[in-house]
Amino acid sequence: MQSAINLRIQEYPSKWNTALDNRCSDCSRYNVCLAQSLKDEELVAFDSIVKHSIKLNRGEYLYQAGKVFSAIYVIRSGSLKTFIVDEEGREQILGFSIQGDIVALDGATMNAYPTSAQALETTHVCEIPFSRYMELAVEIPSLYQKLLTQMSNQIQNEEKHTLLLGTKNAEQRLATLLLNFSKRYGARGFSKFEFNLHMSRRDIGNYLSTAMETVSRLFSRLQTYGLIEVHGKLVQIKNLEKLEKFSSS
Amino acid sequence: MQSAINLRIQEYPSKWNTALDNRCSDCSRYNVCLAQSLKDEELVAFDSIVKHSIKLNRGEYLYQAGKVFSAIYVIRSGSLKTFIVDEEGREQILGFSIQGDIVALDGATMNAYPTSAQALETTHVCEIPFSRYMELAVEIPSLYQKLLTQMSNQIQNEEKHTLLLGTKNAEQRLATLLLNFSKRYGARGFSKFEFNLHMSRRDIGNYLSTAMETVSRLFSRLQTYGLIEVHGKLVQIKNLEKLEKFSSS
DNA sequence: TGTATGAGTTGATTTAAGTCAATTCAAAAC
DNA sequence: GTTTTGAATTGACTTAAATCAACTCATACA
Repeated sequence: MQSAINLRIQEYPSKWNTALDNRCSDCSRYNVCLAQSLKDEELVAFDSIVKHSIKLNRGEYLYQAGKVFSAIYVIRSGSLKTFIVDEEGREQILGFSIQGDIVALDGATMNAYPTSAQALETTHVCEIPFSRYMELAVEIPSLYQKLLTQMSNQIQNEEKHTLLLGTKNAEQRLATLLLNFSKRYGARGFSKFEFNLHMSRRDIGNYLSTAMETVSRLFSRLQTYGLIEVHGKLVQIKNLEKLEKFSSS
Repeated sequence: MQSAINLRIQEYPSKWNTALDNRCSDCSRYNVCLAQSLKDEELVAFDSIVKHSIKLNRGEYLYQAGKVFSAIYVIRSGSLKTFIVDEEGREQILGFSIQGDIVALDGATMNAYPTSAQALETTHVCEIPFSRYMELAVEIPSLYQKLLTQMSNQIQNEEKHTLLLGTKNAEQRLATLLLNFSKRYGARGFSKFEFNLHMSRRDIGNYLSTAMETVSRLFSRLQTYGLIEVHGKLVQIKNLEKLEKFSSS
């Protein structure tokens, strides 16, 4: 099994990143991607439109607000922040995306990207050209379904974030963010109890609508409560249950 | 033309509401609906799956969080608030929907409605059963396109709201809300300068993440600035340009 | 290897908006 | 037409979190 994968990588070398699988059928994130549960021949067709393993360094943009919309992206590894900028140039972070997340769905009105996405660390993504996806969807209607489901999920996530901002105080907001990452990393086979937050304290604050200083203070406070331990970007959750209770008032 | 419409209403009487057109082809909101720009025969098929003119009285629910998702809705007249409820039962209003708006798109993951919608006044809607819509979309792929566009727009609207909450103070948030209604009413052929806000001050506050009392104070303040005039639910915009400048700091 | 620069922390102070409370207003309900 | 009830307004006071400021810590780069 392992050798078969390696063989395939040999067969299809990539100028982008040879360290990662370069076919959907071999991809370890397959089960969370838009390629999920396609029949063999459908997967081949899907695979053929996807540009695998685009690599971004920290700070590089995946797409930028105002540029012509052309593709959506699946994150294979690493992380991104997505954000919108207002008339005065103020940035509002909308989300942090990790492995398995799909981004740029808000651009699917087919005009320009309304938001931007920037890598928080070295990040690998697959690019799915949107018009080709839609052409393929005419043949494989389940692709429409998957896309609708993804978009609906995206709406639900934004709604939950609005709920968070609207009903919880700064302490609970930070706790909820930590639990959210814990859950998402857990669901992807990583530890629920220990992970790195690659974004800055300023970014966390921006996302949670609190000042950077407040975020810093709250990390300390949650630590003194014995709920977490923080060492720079590394967060350890010491008491998941208590943190959960704490997060919901 | 007018008489033809009347004739059709005679031919197809509705137990829901005979005062409104009961066919998409006759509907005055046709240009903003999902039925928009369908070919004649497609429109007939679309029309046949739609339940026209469901009437809601003030306070009645169109759909409720937790109930099985079955349909999306187009608002023909009146207005709704959509909201989500947290673990503690606190309500967070996500949006106010008026004529031409499509609601319940966040339910399209095909499970349960994640949010609820409640009428703010006597409101008429068209119900589009989702599974039938998806069946029809296999025949008419442009229906998928329209739905994707609507969902993408919805995501963009939520993003703008997050931007609003994250970057603006209470004064600017209220001003932005008023401008948003002005714009939407204007786009629908109503006055940009005078309209009723059918929701309570508490609802406005909830939506803008400010206390009801603050909303009340801010209405007074905007009035003393000469930007608006308020008489209960009626709002008149006295200086649109200044209000716009004001709203973006 | 030292130094510079930005990220993060912690403390002191301010402030925007929340809460509490007292009235006023409006529209249902009788 | 009067009464009742909740919605809205306005004022007084409080507070959570912002801002301002000083300092420490990392890491990047010369």
